[in-house]
Amino acid sequence: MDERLLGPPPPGGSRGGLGLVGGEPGGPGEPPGGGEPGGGAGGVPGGRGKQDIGDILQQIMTITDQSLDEAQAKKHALNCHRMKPALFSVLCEIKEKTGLSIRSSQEEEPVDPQLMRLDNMLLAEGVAGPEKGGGSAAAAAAAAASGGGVSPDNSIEHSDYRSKLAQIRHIYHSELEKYEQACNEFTTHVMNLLREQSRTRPVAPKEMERMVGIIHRKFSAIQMQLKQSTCEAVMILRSRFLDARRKRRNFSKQATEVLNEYFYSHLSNPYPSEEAKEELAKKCGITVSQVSNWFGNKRIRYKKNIGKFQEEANIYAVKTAVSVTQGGHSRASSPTPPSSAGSGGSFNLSGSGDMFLGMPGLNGDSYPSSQVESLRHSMGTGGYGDSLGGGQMYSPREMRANGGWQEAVTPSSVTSPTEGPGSVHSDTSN
DNA sequence: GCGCATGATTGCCC
DNA sequence: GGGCAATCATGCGC
Repeated sequence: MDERLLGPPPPGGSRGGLGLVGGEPGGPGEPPGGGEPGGGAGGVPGGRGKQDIGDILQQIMTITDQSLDEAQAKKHALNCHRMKPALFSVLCEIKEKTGLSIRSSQEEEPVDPQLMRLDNMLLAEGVAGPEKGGGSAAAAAAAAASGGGVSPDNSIEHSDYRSKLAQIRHIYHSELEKYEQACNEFTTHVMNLLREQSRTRPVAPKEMERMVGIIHRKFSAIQMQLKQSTCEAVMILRSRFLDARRKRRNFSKQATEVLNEYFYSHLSNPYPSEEAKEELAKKCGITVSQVSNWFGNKRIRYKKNIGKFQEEANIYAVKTAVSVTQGGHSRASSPTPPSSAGSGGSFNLSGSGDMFLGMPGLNGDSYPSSQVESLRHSMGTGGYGDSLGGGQMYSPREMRANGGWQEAVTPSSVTSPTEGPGSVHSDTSN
């Protein structure tokens, strides 16, 4: 029998295991002169030994029926009984055997995959494990995953994310510390209890280890809940962060300028090709779909309220004119060759720009945008069609859309106060 | 706080 | 699949 299986030596008794059945003569727990000559392993005469053990068991069974004093006296007598160490050993052996079957099903349980996942996630998020910048890597990854344009307040959002993550990390570690402290305290308490109990019942060191293991498993379960909650908090934070990234952000002024310039310089056909969209997206630091959205919104809103956009159109017409006069036929700001303005030298664009801005027009206000637009129109659909880039700008569908677009956006030009309906000459005349 | 501007989404059409 | 139109949701200036 494994020597370790025996608990602390029973008070007043030797711990000799089965081999010491009968006790050591003169041992500390032996009644004076209680040692039996010839006693030892297997040295107990069958009848006498059985009777002794039977006596002990009988006394144990009846001890609860006795008064405290009687029981105390009986307990002392039992502790001093010559057969007590043998009985203690046998009980240890039985406990060990029964314990093995329990242990085999308990101790070899595999590492919980759920716990592994939680641990991995907490490590990846920078919550568990060594401090690594408060999850800045995670924040950066989240930002990268969100895609979209470059936001100037990225750093603000990142620091916000980091500080929140740091809070979670702090709470997680303080809670973890509390749990560990509680676990240690409880373990110590149980160990003390077991040591105390080992004075009256056999408690093997392995049993203590097992008990410690059970306690640790219980606390691990609690820790798992903590980890789960922490993971959930991180996920919520992360999703909020990503949601924030998804939130609508106005494009930068420069991006809007680039888009507007393209829009107004292609007013006759504001349907950029895929290549043009990509180039615009690159130029503006936004996605192609954002470019598509922008043009979609712009077309509709322009069409709905042309008057409102006239001034804007004028501004960009001037810009275009300036860039044309400065750069000749080249277009610095447009990703694709211009479909209209700037490509021809038959009229003074800078002058036309000024005229658009100051021209009294439709509704008694002004109608310059219609002029700009019809100018583009005439240029785009007229003798400057070659500069549209051929297939780049026009697709069959776009042609259809373009038709609708022209109809919708050219009313002022065709109803120009100075010219008859359908006139596109007003543009060129300007 | 309100109203307007504007980017995004959705449903529909072709 | 791209575009249109309506709508939503948010940003921003007042």
